Amino acid sequence: MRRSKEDSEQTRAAILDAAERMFCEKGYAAATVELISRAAGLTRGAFYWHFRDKADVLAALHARTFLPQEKILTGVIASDTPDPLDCLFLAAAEALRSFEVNEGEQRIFRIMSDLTIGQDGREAVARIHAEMRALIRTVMQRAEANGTLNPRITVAEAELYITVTIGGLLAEWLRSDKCFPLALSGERLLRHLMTMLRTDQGAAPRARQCDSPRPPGPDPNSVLDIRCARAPKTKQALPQR
Amino acid sequence: MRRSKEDSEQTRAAILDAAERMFCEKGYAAATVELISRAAGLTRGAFYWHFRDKADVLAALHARTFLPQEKILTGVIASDTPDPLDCLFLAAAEALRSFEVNEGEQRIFRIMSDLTIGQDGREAVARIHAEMRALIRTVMQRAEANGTLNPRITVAEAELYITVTIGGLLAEWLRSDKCFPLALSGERLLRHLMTMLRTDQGAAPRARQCDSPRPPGPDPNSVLDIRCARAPKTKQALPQR
DNA sequence: ATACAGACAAACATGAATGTATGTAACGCC
DNA sequence: GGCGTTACATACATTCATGTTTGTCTGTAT
Repeated sequence: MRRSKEDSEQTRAAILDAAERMFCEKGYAAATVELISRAAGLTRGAFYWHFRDKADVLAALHARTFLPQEKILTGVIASDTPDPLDCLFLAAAEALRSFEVNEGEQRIFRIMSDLTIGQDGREAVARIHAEMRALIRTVMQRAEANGTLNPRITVAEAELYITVTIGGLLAEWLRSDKCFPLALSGERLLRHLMTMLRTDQGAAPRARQCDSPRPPGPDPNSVLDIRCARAPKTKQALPQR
Repeated sequence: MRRSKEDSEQTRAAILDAAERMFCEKGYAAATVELISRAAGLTRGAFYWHFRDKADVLAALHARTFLPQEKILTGVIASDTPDPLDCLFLAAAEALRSFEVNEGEQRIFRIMSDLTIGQDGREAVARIHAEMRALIRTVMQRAEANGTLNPRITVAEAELYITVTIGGLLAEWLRSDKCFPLALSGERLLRHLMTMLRTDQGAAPRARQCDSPRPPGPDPNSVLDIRCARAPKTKQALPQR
């Protein structure tokens, strides 16, 4: 039995971990509070001490995973690079690498595509997704203003293509039970995509200077380490009694 | 009250329709038998007359939707065309058009990504998906043997790229609440993909005959101006029963 | 040492979903 | 025009998850 303050935080984290696993395995609706608690080596008493109900853990899970990533991604876009498309490519490749090794991210991705997570949960997911699309769109707008974007491709189109490709990669990788190297294959596909977004492929084969002009400045990868992005506890549902 | 034989089939179909809608809205686990029955304008008695339990309707739903589609797709591949990639492109474009107008397919797609559908349901989905990938792979092997596939791209890679792109398109279209023209945008993206699969884009700009062997009909791009592509949300008005 | 609050476990009450059993009206058949 | 069967509706029993309450042990402050 754990009774000290820090042990309590440990218990809370254990419940979050267990909930993440159970939500991912059984789905949100089918993951019982009893199941989660037992998976954490506890009883429902502990669960209801730390969380108000199942929706509360989901929100906590969401915050624990996405809040740090959001900050990092918005940091990526802040960098004012001369080659926005290449910057986006590097960020996406790094995101794939991170996803490939981080089982927590994988579980959250699965959980958040669950239909049973309820209205507020869905809204939270939609918000995150809209932010990511807005970020990509901003990059594309810069590329357009920059002249690096293929003039025959709309900003909206380019934004869509990137979104579709990355989302499709993650989903297919998980569904296929990780039967291909996500980062490697994804990087190749994305590189092709980026090339297409740059050059005019339709009729006029203009001067190609596609993915060579990377500035020899500080490696953008150094900023992009999303590995092990775990925030300390945030919210606490005060027990009533 | 319906008592004749054909009326019985009609109620069975009504239950299937209702289940499809409820599974899609609430998710599999949260869609109660009571809810489904009431949505069909019936009671649970009718439900348990026609189906053993909830898993049974899911299986029936699965069969009703995928069995016909499988036949069509395998028919597509049966045709021995000199240009497999173009054949695949046409089939994919047709699939996108069908998906865009067929709400049943859309619902099934959502339902089958639900985590709570249970082990056998997931296996069924995996089977379908594996078959589709095998089909695409066959086409790619033909293209490779044919010489139309870019020699710098593996068959497995090409198969993956197509799968990822189509899956990503469908998922993103549904998630974004259909805020872009699926068939049009998808067709453009797929066309780019196919071009990439044909020509050697990496370094050696060999003789490009990429997307030229297209019959001199109307320019496909003329139809495809999606600049500022935002479609009005087509909300459905589902008739009761 | 004692008292109090924090951190849980265990028991309880409630509601909801499930499956089954029973009732019943219409259909098809001779 | 009785009769068995079909196609449901209704009623019931049971299981099961949830949320709450109560009990209990343990750190910690005084």
